[in-house]
Amino acid sequence: MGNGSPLPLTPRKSPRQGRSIATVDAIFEATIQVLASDGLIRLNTTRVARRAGVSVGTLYQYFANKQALLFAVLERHLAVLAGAIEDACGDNPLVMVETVAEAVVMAYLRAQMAQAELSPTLYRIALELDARGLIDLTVRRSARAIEATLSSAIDGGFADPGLLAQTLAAALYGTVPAFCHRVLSPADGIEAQRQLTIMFRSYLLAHQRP
Amino acid sequence: MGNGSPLPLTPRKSPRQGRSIATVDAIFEATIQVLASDGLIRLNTTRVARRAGVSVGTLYQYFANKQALLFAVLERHLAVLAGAIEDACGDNPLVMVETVAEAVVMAYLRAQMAQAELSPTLYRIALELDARGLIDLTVRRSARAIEATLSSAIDGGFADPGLLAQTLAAALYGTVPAFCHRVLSPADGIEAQRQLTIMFRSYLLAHQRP
Amino acid sequence: MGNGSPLPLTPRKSPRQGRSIATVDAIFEATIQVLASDGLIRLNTTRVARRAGVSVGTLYQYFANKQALLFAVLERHLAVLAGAIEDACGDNPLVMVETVAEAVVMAYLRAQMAQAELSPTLYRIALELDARGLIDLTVRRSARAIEATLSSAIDGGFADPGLLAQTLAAALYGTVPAFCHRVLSPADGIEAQRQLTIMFRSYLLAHQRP
Amino acid sequence: MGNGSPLPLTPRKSPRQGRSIATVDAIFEATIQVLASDGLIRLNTTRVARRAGVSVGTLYQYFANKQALLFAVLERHLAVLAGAIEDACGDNPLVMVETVAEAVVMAYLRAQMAQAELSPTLYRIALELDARGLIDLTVRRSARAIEATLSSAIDGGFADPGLLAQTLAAALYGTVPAFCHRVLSPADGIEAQRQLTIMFRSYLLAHQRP
DNA sequence: GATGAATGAGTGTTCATTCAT
DNA sequence: GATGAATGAACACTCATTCAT
Repeated sequence: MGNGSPLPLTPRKSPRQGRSIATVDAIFEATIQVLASDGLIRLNTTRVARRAGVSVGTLYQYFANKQALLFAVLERHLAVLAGAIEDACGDNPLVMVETVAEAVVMAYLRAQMAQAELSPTLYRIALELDARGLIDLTVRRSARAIEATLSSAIDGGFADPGLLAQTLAAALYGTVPAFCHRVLSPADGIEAQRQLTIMFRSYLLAHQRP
Repeated sequence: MGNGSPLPLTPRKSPRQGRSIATVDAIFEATIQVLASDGLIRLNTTRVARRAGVSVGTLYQYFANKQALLFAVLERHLAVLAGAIEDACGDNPLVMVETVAEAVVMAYLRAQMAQAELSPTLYRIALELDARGLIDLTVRRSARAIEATLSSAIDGGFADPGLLAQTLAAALYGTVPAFCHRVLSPADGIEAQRQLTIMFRSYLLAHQRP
Repeated sequence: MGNGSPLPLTPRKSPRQGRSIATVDAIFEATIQVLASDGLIRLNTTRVARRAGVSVGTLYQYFANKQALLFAVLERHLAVLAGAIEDACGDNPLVMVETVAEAVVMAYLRAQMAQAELSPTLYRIALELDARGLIDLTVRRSARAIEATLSSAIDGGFADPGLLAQTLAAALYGTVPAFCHRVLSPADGIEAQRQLTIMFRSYLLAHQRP
Repeated sequence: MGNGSPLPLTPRKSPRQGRSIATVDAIFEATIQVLASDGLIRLNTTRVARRAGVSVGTLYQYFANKQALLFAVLERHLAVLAGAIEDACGDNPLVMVETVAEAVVMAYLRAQMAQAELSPTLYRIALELDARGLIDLTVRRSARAIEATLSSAIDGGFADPGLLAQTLAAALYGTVPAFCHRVLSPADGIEAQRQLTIMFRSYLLAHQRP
């Protein structure tokens, strides 16, 4: 791989033309498929290109290197998660604090489960690429959404909603994947969701009381 | 790397003689140093051996694989964490539930911080090696210790202390590393510890009330 | 080497384009040269590639393994031998039994001598790769050709031409290389050929008489 | 391996003392066992030493090289073969030419079959070590024995018994192993023996007639 | 004499990346 | 723009051999 040097994080060309967009999408899709079926270790640019039905050369026309490709995939995944949380928060303005926790946990879990196969691999990519910056950005983005909801909660009155939101977001992005690894049966998944909801709700209430 | 096949998880020979023990220790230490200074990607057996002041051959005399070596390092790290939690729990029998959360979080965080540099890398190793089994074992081991403490708590009376312990352990092993990534200043670390403690304590109390 | 697993016996891609064909040929030629000049033990993929004027990577683009490469060379050699025998048999339908032996021996010997330098090494490859199957196939192929000629011989009348053909083919592929080792001067070669011819002819006549 | 340099062909010390002899024998036996069970490729000095119940160091006390060890094993095997032929020839002075062929073929085949498992491997060793000299010596030794018998045959009268003996010996050492590879059922073995005997006998008679 | 820990050169193989066509 | 053949640095791992104990 050879990381360490400055990363070009975005596709080389903004693909405006239809053919380009289709190609880029095919490459994205192929990457995810290879990741799911062969694993990160066996993912290599040739394989991705073949699965995408293009040549390696073409792949390199759109992504400066393997890193950039993986980074882009991670970016997409995190955007989906953050979007899910924002949707959950946006849908419920003026809610009771009681329900915030549940809504957020559910939204995140649902989004994760949708790509359950991929999620651990993506976390590995995040570490491999040292993509803390990207993750931090996403966590902060989610934290902002949560903070807004907390602030507008009917029975809010938190001293420092920002801190709470940060804590929750970090716990979410950190804990849930850990739970995902472990979850096998749907029953376990439901129980996990219940416990996480309880934990988050009681955390919020603890801060609310004073 | 070449994964997929059964892993020999233990050193090839039980190093009884003094020279052997010293060699194995040197290799362990070198692995951690290389991990910290060069990162997992740039870690290769030659480099580890050189840093340990031995030859590659010697390294392979004690570890069947690169995988086995990394696995062993991970094993050690997790053992330290689990030990820290057990100590914290064992030290405080008959405590108030209030203090359990704090003790556990503090113990874990302190142990993690001691190898802060290493921790993210070790989690990556865990994924790379698909060492879920090992992690699960460790989480369960910690859960058992926590459960014991919860059960013997003066003001306990939990319906299902096992479930609580499991949740806490999973959240601990999942969340704290996520926090570690983010923590830079000691001040942040202290704040993180405070919030986690609050979260865990309120989670326990929530279950206790009914 | 690392044998034991299923062998991919054919080049990875069917080299249709001119450049590819040239490359594959160069690799073949280089393998033979290295085999002749350095011996099997010192043959390694790097050396072959260098001698072929290509990079190792290119070599591995056309041959999955070192094994596959050697196997292909052996395949070629055996095909030449079998072809020589078939030609000799096909050229002489309706011959006297007397001349069959001579024709076959001469054809085989000439083909062997053409690659005299290589022949012992190739037999070693055969053992190294456990290519008995391939050799058996070749021997059988030659036996079929000999049998056909024996059956169509004017003064034939053999009870079991198949058995005779098998014996001759086996003796040929087994004995001649043994002779080749020993042969140094052309004079010796001629004498060897004479004696082998006599042996084969008298063997055939012995079966014919009854 | 690194061949090409002058070979020390004999054990370093002439093992006179009982313990030494036992050790050398154990190493010999171990070598053959490893050869049979693991194959030449996986034979390495450590494994041999372990199987022999001694340390590598000890092995190297008696054999200068891996080569020397293998060479010694080959030497033993060939000595057994040559001995068998000499016995067969010596047992039958003043025989009919008719029976010489049969006796020789039978003797050789019997000796080969006794170590059938090993024989192909040994031929590979011969090539690996470039032990033509040793084989030539053995073939000549057998040729001498055969020549003596031919000369003393009642109905002999060969023009050049030496040439005949050479041819037979070469055919024997060359062909029989080739047959051995192919032979599976005892029935096949018997048929092979019959055909070889016929071939050799008719060859001798062909030379006798004029 | 015996031991076995240590050595390190050597080899097969992979794969990100380039560039002539 | 697209192709895919070619590159070659990099790495995991083996094993004959030595030598301090």
